[in-house]
Amino acid sequence: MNENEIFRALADPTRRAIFEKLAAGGMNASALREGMEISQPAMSQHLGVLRNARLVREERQGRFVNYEVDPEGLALMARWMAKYRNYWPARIDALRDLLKDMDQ
Amino acid sequence: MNENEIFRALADPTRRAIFEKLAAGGMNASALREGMEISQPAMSQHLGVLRNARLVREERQGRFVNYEVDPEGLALMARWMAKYRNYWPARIDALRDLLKDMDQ
DNA sequence: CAATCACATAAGTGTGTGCTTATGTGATTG
DNA sequence: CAATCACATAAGCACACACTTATGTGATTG
Repeated sequence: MNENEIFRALADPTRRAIFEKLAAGGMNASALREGMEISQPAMSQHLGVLRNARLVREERQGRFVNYEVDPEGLALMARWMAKYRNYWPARIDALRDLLKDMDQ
Repeated sequence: MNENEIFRALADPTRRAIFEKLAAGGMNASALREGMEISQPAMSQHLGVLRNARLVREERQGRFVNYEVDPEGLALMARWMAKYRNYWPARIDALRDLLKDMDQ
């Protein structure tokens, strides 16, 4: 039901870059900013959006907050995509049967 | 490279509804409007956005324009998702090996 | 326990987005 | 060939969104 929040979250290129960075390994918000030219509040706000979309989850560690990819968001997205598997190109056609399990 | 246009296109719930309707079978813009409470220009603009994202393609048929799902958009999306397959939940874990083919 | 650090939140601002009404365009029809 | 139909485009408007600066909050540190 929060497909909306997922797609809205990923519609921003900065947020996709953050997600991509976290996919390479969990880290805290300060580490995420390195080499990104983004203010601290902006990063915090982006992480909040990604978190609400369940694409990312946080874990307090002292005065740091460690962020990592939350598989739940990707799973919801995969479920959305699975509805249209009839239109997936032949090249990944073999996925069809396996994805049937995702429908329940 | 037009991941951006794809996610931006799908970030709007009306556009996702249009896409979903087209996934059930191609039809023209007027038929799409039926039961949707959306103006003709709005529909035309939405279809333009979906088309630029390669989620939908058109085909002139007389004075009608028939729209249908373009697999190319879904394929690009699947390719984006495949980059993060490490985080896909265990339930669809079996997809991993197959998705390796999508990396090339 | 005051200072500092890591991060969140508040409030304001410029730009993007989705809608509207009006008009344009290409094809069919009588 | 004028009228109509199916759709696209133009222009304007209200609102959402991503950013900014300023301040708040909770944990560590000397």
